[in-house]
Amino acid sequence: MTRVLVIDDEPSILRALRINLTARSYEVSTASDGASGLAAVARDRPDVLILDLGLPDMDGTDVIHGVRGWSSTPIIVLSVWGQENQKVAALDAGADDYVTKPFGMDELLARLRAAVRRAAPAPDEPVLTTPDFTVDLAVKRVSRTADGDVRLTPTEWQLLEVLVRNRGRLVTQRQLLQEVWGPAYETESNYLRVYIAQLRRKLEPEPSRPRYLLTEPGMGYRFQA
Amino acid sequence: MTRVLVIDDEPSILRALRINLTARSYEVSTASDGASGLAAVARDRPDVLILDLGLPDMDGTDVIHGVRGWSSTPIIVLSVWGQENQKVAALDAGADDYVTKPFGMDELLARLRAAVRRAAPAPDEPVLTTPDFTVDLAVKRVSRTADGDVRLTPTEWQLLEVLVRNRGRLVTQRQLLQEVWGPAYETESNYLRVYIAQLRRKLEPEPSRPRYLLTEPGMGYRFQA
DNA sequence: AGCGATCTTGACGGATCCTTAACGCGCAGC
DNA sequence: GCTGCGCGTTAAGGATCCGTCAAGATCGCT
Repeated sequence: MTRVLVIDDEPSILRALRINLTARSYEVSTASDGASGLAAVARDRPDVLILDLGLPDMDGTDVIHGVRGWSSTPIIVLSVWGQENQKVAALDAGADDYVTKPFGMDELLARLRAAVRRAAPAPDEPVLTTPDFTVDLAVKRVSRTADGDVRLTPTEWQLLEVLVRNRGRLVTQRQLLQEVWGPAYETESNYLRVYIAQLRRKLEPEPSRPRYLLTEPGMGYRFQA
Repeated sequence: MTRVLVIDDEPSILRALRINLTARSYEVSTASDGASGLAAVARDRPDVLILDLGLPDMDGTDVIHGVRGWSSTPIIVLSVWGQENQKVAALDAGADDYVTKPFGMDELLARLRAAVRRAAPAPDEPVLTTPDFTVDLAVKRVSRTADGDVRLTPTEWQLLEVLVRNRGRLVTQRQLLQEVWGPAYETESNYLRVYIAQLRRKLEPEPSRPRYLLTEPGMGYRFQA
């Protein structure tokens, strides 16, 4: 049975979705703000996520980022009509689809089916361990085995997250810039050089001789596991 | 570069999309009815498909079915506002997203990025193994079974990629030059000689007596599996 | 308003890579 | 044997890319 998590602060919408989804034999759980929503995602591991952007406690794109850091669960965003740039921001943050309120229930259900259908069956392992340090994507924490926890800035963390999620694979500069800074920064390869250096300084046992954060000249970077 | 195929019968939309997509460095091809659209999908193998449902010759859902029969290329559907059941039908037929006209270009571009981002990795055989080395196209890595990984420059990698994708087949010099260096370099067969030699030096057990990267005099090269 | 942390931006030396030209070799035609 | 052509090989320059540093600019918090 497909499990759906709905994150919305309006009781009426929550109720309507619960009724309709349950009737189609989905398994529904709910949360009414961003923080408890993120906790619920980590706890329940739903197959698909319906997220209202108008949450009281945090910005919607931050919720998306929080999920996308370690999970590829499909995310369908709900929001009021007309916020074009908000729409773009949500999709670029990693949302899979965007439905404007008021919405037709049939359309939402169809988009739900489409999202579940194409969902990647890859259940990512949210924690990675090397001889020198450990990265936990779900909790957003990295600690070196020798000394204790390592403090990363938000940008550093995002960059590391993308590389670790694609561990072993070569990640293009374009892709890194796009996922961390946004599609408008595709050519600012300067940023990459600066932040890769900072990550190496904080993680590598020998920053000048990188063992994990490898650079492939002219192409991009690779996290070697 | 991401290749987009637009199937639409309205010249104005075709033109607007072509301009905007080209400006974002997408590679755009177009078709103006369903039949030629399906042919174009089979021929061009686009990375993503933008499909108008109001085509003159056939029903939109039939086009979707025609594509989904053999390809999982993401499909973004365009249509006029208000046809709720059509929307549901298109999504259930296998479309990935649905945008109503008139649409904001920024939104469409964002949905395009989202569709490409979550696209399933190519169903091609992404890894090729020979007695002497292994080429993994998905991860962009090649390693010799005797010694460890081999470092390839961007150009070397591109060239090898084209040859491996067409393994067993003869690839024309023209085609190689065009795919690696661009259409303006079709006559610079010098480059090929230089880079084929470099690949042989890095991959062949006996670079002077090639076993995998074969020369077809006067024609081109062939990767022998 | 002030302060610290973080992000952006520019500049530089050094490493890497691409381009280009030259030369040798084998082969076919004259 | 001579010549022209295509291919393999090599090496040198010039362009590009990368790592590094540090000085503003910006942000968040008190």
